[in-house]
Amino acid sequence: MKDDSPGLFGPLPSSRVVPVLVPMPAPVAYSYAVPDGMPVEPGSVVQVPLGPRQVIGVVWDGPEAGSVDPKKLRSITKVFDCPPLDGPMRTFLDWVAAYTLSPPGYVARMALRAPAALDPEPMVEGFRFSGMEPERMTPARRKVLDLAGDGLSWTKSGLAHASGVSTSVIDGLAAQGVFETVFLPPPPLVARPDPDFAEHRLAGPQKEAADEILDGIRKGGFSVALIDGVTGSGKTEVYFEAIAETLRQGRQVLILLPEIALTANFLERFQDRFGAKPGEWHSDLATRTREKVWRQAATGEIRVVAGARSALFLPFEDLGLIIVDEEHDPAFKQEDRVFYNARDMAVVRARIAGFPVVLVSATPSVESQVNCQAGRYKRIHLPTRFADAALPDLHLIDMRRHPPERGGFLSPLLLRAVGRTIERKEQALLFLNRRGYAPLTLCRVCGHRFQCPQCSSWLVEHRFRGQIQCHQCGYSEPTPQACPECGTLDHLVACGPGVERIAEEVEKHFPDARTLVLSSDLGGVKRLRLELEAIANGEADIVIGTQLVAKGHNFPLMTLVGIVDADIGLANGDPRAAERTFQLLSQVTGRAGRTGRKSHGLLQTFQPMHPVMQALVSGDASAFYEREIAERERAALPPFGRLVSIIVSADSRAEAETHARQLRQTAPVERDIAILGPAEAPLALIRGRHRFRLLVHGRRSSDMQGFVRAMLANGPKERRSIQVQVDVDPQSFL
DNA sequence: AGCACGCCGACT
DNA sequence: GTCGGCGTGCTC
Repeated sequence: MKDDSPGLFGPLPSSRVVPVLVPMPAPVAYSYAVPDGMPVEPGSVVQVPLGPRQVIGVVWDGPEAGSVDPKKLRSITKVFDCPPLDGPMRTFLDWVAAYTLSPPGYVARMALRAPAALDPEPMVEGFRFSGMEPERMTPARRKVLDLAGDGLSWTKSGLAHASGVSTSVIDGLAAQGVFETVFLPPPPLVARPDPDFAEHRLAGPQKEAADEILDGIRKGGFSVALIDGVTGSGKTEVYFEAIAETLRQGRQVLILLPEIALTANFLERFQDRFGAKPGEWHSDLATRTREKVWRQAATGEIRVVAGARSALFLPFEDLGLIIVDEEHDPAFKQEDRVFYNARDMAVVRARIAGFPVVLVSATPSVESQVNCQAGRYKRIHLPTRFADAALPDLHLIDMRRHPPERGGFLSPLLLRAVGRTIERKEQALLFLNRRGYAPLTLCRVCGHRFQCPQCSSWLVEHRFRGQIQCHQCGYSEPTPQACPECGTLDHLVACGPGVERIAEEVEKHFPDARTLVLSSDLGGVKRLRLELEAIANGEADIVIGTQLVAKGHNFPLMTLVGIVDADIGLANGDPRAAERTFQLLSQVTGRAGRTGRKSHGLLQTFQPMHPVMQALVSGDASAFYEREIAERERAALPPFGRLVSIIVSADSRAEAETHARQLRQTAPVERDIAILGPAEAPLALIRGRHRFRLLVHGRRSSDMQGFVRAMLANGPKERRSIQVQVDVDPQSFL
């Protein structure tokens, strides 16, 4: 009988005791006894009893946390047969936990997110030529022995396939003892990428950029480079050279991408260059595959992983380079449980382990711009588009001077441009970052506005589905005919445009054109892929799309991009609003114009003099960035502001004080600490004077956080004051 | 986080 | 009379 309870059958007093991080919000590692003879070292992945269940934990550093009641001590159940997390990895996880003020157990869990991968994959049965000739030789048997006669091991299906015979031939030979059974390590998930498979011949600025980066890689050690250049300037080719060089050094590479950019297209490009696909890591990976990727990254079989932000926590055997593509993308932020920005934490991981990082973006974040100016990051600028790709000419349409006709949202100028484009049998893209038909519905009789009963944001009409939906919480109901307030029938009026409404307007003006709406709420990934393919094949004339057209996909036949409302998002109170708008619109307009034909972008705006609009049409963003940097500095926002932590206690102020004291002692980064009681915290936040990561301490902290958030969301005028992330550049604290 | 224990309201 | 809500406490 197994008994791990303390006491009579508990661990002997002489047993070794080690700290173990368990997946629980405890502030420290727990202590466990090591059964005699169990091979356990810091970093070992183990299974331990925790309360009524068995959980996965990691043996951590340092002496045992002395003050545990020995009666409570329980024993490690088993050690998994996988490589222990190495020292730099443990330092990294500790650092992230301390910086983000997250329980270390949670951070460690992010590195162990592949439960069944912890034991080795089962061996695969294989066959090896035993040296004995079969009694009777047949043509099929001959073919098999021609291949396998050199004594190498084959899997049954592999050998059958390679020699063009059926597996029964192999079975027959095996039965006679011609083959002996051997057990082979499971085949690697992906082939080894070859750094010299199809080397691009780089020239000009690309060559210079690549040389500069290779220089850093050859020197070794930590460094950060930022490659910046417009869409199509060849950034990918440049960082592929960095990857090749790292592979030649025999080290592993991680490419971080926003999830949505992890497309088949990207993987193919990688394969074209390196002759094999990289390992993939993202949220909707099949469990089995996920486990394999985890393990093979840990054992070093996989040399390159391309992954979304969580791939940063994979336990590579010998990581030598991280690429962060689309470095500015907000998708690198995780905003639940452990709050982190994978771009910044990648820099930290590289610093700790001593290898280079390459950040890549056509529209770098303000933080990275500042780091370049400060000399912390090396800026590598790629000035031109190469080959036949030409950026579209961008022009503004001043909506005050060229208003749309009544009830419409497209100005005559834009409509005319669309008309000319489809006459030439080219494609036009209309971009509006708003799903549905109309963002607000109201009753013309009593003025009632349709609001979400759960979170009070406006309900968005989706005419295709006959529903009104809340984009905040997902609530939906069938579109009503009558006003629920005054009961009047057919006097509900849609206010403002969504993509569906733009499609309606387009169809009215161009009834013969083939229009297509691309929106994340219309069908799944599969449908989207088919639609993108159809567009690439010229099966649509006018595409109307939301944000999802901005990323990952190119539209080779597109020669006109119309931005329906370039001002959306400029005035939402987010200090990053202008930066985001600039980045988004740059990206959308960059989707077009790869045909070699002349292409255009038209941006409808009410604020033609706005710095974002000026930066877009002039093609020179430097003035815009200078202004953003100055604004951030003035407002003490990231990357200049000090790190502020607000401690809200769900219990008592005394408890919050204790947390603050601990924080001052243990946090790796100096920060200002404000202590607020449960009553005052929401008020302080609502006044909107601070923008900081909201930290709520105390037992029921998750409830408390929900409460504070709800207060913020419901404060009718002040919802803009919510901001739940610290983006202070960790580099400056290292 | 999970999970158990424990105490009060509406149901077979 | 019980089932089940979530408030509180505990896990080496």
